[in-house]
Amino acid sequence: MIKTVALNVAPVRTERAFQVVATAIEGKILSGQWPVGSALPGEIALAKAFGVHRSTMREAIRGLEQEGLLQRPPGSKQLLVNAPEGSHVASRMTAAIVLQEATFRELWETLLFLEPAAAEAAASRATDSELTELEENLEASRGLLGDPNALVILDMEFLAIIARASRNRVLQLCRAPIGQLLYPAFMPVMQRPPAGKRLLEAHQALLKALKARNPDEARTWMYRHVVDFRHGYEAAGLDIDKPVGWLGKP
Amino acid sequence: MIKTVALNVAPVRTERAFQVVATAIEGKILSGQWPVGSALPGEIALAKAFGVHRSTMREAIRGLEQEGLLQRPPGSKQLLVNAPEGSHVASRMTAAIVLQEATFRELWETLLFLEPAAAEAAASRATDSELTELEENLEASRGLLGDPNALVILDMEFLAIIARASRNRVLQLCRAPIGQLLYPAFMPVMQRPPAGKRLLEAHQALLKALKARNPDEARTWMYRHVVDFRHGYEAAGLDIDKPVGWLGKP
DNA sequence: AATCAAACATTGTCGGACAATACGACAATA
DNA sequence: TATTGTCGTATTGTCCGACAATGTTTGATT
Repeated sequence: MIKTVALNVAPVRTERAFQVVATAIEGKILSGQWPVGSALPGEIALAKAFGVHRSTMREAIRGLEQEGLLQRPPGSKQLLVNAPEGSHVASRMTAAIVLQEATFRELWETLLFLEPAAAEAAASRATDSELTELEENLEASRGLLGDPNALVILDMEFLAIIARASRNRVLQLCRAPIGQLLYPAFMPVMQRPPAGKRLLEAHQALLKALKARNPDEARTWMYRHVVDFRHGYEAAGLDIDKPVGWLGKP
Repeated sequence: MIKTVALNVAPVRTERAFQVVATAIEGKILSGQWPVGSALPGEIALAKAFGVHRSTMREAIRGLEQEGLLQRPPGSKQLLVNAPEGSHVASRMTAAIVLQEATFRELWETLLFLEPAAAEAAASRATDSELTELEENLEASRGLLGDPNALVILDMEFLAIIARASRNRVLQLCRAPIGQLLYPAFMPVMQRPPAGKRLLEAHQALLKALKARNPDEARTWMYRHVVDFRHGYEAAGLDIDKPVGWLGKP
């Protein structure tokens, strides 16, 4: 009896032209051959160079634009090579978190380690101008103790400044989308009077630790602050194991 | 003297048709009106529904496809609503990290907090099958102590399993791209004989802690493991403050 | 009923067209 | 000289239509 071969073949995957073009451009950018900030020729020239139709080239460009690798300055036609920043990563991560129906607990747990890390690093690296920013933020919070929504916004800002002061862009990249999703959920928590006061205390202590360049204390206070979030959340009768929803324009 | 007015105006922003369509679809998906897994009508039908030309619709679709919100099963034409996963987020984050010229230190610092967090969570949540996977991985590492490249791959896998066992999808989302960028850089480190042995010890201890359901010990060992990475890196004479490069297909 | 082939539908790509608009140059004016 | 007005050009956004390649469905056949 003749045996048929065991065909160890992967399904053929013909790549689409627009995809080939897109990955080619992506490679040029990531490898540094097309440096960030430089401009690309017009669509017709690009299409001709890659040997495809302009429509096809446009489809490729759309993908890269969405990716954040290409960008047109507002009100301009010029296509520039761009280094994607937090907001780009955040939008995609937000989608992933929402659609995977991640819970508040998952967000919170992650933040529980990221934020203290940021605070610790910020303690030794924050610039004077950043400390001033924090000071101003704290001042604003004091004045708006009665306005829960404003407090949450200010808190998000406060933590974002600390993250920036950590001089760690990766850390920022990670925590930005999480914070953006998580913190708005604390609006209802802030309605309860003691919450605002505790928030203010934490900010105060944090700033003091940062000014004193004390990493340990900064980390500890940040940890407490994040833990407090959860306590407040539960005290407000909210379920931390419910999936986080989408707060877009309805 | 006549004062010129302070022009508090935002630059006009006329939204492109394809963008309007894209955000509309994104909203439908994120709000759950178009549930994950459902299929979209054909391009012509979509275009007609939105009142645009098919080319325009295709540009919108490209963006969403890149975003990971839409996807065609390989070898199919059908467009399905998709929940973007780690790989989608990772690709964008990778681009951001590389182009912002983040340093190894930034990657490492972030991981220094994320991995222990994952280990701690995994200690109480890992399933038996995951522990078995780790066991198998450890076994494989033992057998390949002489092959540095294989060891690094196995280590990435080991840590990925632990992250999965943390049952925290946000944590996974964050650490995946970082690990993917960072760990390959340790190939040269593994060339030095003691590195493999230390790696093995750490894995062994980690697995033991996970099996014992001891979160503290798991976290501690993971912390040590990550710290070790850096020591090895420096011992190999590599500069931790150099920006991370891109290791794509050249 | 299962198999295979033809008809159909959809996608990927292309060629071209046209209005809207950003850009650059040049003249007019203060 | 510096600003403003004007205009022609280049490029983009969108549209129309077409066609080959390829999934998908249907219908005939065994």
